[in-house]
Amino acid sequence: MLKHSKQRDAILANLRSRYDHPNADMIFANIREEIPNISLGTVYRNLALLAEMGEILKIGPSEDGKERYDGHTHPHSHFFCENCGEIYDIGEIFDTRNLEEKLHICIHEASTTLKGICKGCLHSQKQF
Amino acid sequence: MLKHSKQRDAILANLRSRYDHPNADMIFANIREEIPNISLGTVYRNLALLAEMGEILKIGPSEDGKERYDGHTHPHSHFFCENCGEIYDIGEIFDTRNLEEKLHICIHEASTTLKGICKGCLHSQKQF
DNA sequence: TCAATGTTAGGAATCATTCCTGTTTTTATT
DNA sequence: AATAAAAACAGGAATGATTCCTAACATTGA
Repeated sequence: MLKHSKQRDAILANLRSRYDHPNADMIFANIREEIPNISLGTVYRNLALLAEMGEILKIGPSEDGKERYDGHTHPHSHFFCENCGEIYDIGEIFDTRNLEEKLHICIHEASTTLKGICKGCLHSQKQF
Repeated sequence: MLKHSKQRDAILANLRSRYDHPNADMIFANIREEIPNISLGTVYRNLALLAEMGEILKIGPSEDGKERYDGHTHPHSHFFCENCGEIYDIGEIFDTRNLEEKLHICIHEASTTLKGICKGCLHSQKQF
């Protein structure tokens, strides 16, 4: 069981309260407003610990090469729009249970990353 | 259209001929046996170009933090065994076309990474 | 064959992330 | 609330995969 600390609690609360998919820097910048002397290393360490505990998700690096995090751990996939850069949540798109039985494997973690053009961008005048 | 070079051709041929999921270093080490003076930078540059052209796939970093590549581009997903470290190919596990229509998006790239314990490891005596 | 353009080797630079060290905070126990 | 042990912290240095740079070399099309 993880101990509590002001810093760790703030990081988790921040991720839980938002619905985007920030990277370590973005979280660092936000937490700094409440805890001005928090260090970037602390943010990284706690993101790693929280992900390991299953409290949050690492959703893999975006185009910019930086790891992204998600405070909402129910099973879902992510869609990265290559035009506007937005990351969207989409529901479960396959049946994990079914797959485990069919392949005789045990799945601990499943992450699907889709890349393409989102609805909004498709409806703009631009061609893709 | 990409020009040909001994180095680029060797990298593509190497990836096409193998069925594992090597990282840049592993490819570098192999190609070096044929072309001893190839440089690591050349390997990286060509992997990036080949992936951009759709000739090969980047399948996302493994546990060791290194990007992996796949010379076989038909749509399929990957399963990483957390015990033995093996990466397995598994077929398509969801219907991309269906998803595009349902969500009104255009999908250029889809990659699913599953992590867990493979069949072989599950059948060993160890508990997971 | 030649010029234009693309590609290479080698090494330096980048930069997200991890590691290290001495200090501070939290927690569990009186 | 005092205390000791364990965990967490700040700050900065180190790491290391990947990218960038430049001068030399190779490929292509005419």
